[in-house]
Amino acid sequence: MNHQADPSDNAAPRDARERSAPAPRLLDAERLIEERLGDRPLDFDSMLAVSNIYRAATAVRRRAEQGVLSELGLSWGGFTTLWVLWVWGQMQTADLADECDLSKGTLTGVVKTLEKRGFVERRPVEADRRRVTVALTDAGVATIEKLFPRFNRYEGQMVSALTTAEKQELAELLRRVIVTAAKRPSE
Amino acid sequence: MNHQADPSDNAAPRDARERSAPAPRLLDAERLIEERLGDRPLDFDSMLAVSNIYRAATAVRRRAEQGVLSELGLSWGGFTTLWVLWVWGQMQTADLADECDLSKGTLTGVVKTLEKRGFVERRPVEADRRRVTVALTDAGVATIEKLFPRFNRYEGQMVSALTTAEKQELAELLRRVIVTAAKRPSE
DNA sequence: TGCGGTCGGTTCGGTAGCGAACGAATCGAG
DNA sequence: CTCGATTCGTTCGCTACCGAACCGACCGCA
Repeated sequence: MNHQADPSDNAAPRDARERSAPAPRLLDAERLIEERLGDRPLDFDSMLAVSNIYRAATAVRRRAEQGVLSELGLSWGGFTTLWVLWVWGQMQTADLADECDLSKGTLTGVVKTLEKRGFVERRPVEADRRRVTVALTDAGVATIEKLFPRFNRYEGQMVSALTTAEKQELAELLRRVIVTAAKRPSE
Repeated sequence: MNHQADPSDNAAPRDARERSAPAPRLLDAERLIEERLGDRPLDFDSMLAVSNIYRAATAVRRRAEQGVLSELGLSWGGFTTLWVLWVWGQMQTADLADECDLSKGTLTGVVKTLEKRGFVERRPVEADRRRVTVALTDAGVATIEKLFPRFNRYEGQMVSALTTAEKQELAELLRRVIVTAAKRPSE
């Protein structure tokens, strides 16, 4: 036998799904998962924490790209890149990729489109001709200086359901997750 | 004048960047941002919370795709889709997309590759020939039943730096962010 | 001075992801 | 019935993103 519900006995959970608020729904899910796995011990706390991290990130990113960023045609990655260059000054590709949390290959593409839009420029390094530094153009500086305060306001809206202490708590908890997840897979 | 550092006065922050741990680095960034924006009020708490959400999500996703999921050639979205189908039973495309937090168009592609791997199948709905339901195959059921406990263990590792209470706190704070961010842009 | 190893950036092949446009199927007002 | 409006899934064009392969440039050792 397998565990797939046929159309008829599928009706029950589907109705529950469509009606109820997030919290109850997840309790339903927990019950259903336990049914399917039987006795094996599961870690629902970790599951919820991880899946909410991912859900929150995509929600936050979507809102940014459809709101503040859309007018300038910037992606999340593009904005991050501008922001990093603005804060830290010109950087060479590898460091920039690292700082933006992107692979080198991806960064090449992002920089290419930012170049097309006139926000950044590539500068050859005379001392080492393998290297290239990326820097904001004047237009890029003007753009990020105009954009960042708006973006920051938007960030405020995204976490407006939290008190200041809660924002700090959230950031700290996530920081610990980041450290764990970014560690070498040395286990 | 613009704010770009030239290569020489760029040396100082760059060195700081390369040396120090995450927390101090961000304090440096705060100082630099304030320099660039002058008197305008900024919301660093929100900024840190939001950017950590995003960083944590990509870190967590990368680890999953390079670890547990890589052996089966599943992406995060592919795994999520299998999981949802397993828990809730067969669903039609739109509901599945909604549940997986993907656009309809994206889901079509994900289902297509899952179909190629033999994990799911499309079933026409006789009552309404526009519709299609997606369901796990037997191979798909076997796969997710094998995979999910491993995935859940991996989730546990990702948040192993947190106590149970902290995991719950994290999930709850994120839940509130999700609700805010997912709301209609009605403002 | 030359040559193998390494290093930095780009390219490439692939999937993921989005919104918009599309086309077939259904529904509904008359 | 019929024809316009709606709904459902797919397709399309685009960017993002990754890892691996690649290539020119640099470096160290002889």
